[in-house]
Amino acid sequence: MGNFLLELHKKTIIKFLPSESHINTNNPFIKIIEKNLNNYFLGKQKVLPFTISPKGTNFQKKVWNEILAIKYGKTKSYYEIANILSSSPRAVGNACAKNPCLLFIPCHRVIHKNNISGNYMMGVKIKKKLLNLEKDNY
DNA sequence: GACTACGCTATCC
DNA sequence: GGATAGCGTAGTC
Repeated sequence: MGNFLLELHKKTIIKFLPSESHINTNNPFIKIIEKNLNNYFLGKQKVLPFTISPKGTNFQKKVWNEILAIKYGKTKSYYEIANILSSSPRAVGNACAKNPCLLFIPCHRVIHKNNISGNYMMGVKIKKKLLNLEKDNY
């Protein structure tokens, strides 16, 4: 696992929980998350088997639902999701930016209409690496 | 009303 | 043909 993935791994756990200070590494729940993330980054695991209930507006929840439906190794454009929800790509991007659970809601699978990767909370480089990781193990 | 993780079009080179 | 700028759009804060 490269440095960028280690960084994302750590940040994802931080993002998933209220704050870094609350992380108790002896907590069995944290250990399960870590194990799943490790397997995911190694390409051994394609699904993160957690039920999440992120807080957000109705529109954001709809967008996140559509993102959750995108399968491993596949991508969808902001435009397509906007069409499904009868909205605009700008609004979809907005909802993606508010995604509270990186990886658990795979917003890295949402790209521009013309196949450009688009923006990402952790940086475009990490988004591209994630897409390549999934592509390689698809 | 300002901001935004987009898309389309016109314009310039 | 490509790069860029400007504007429309829809949702959030």
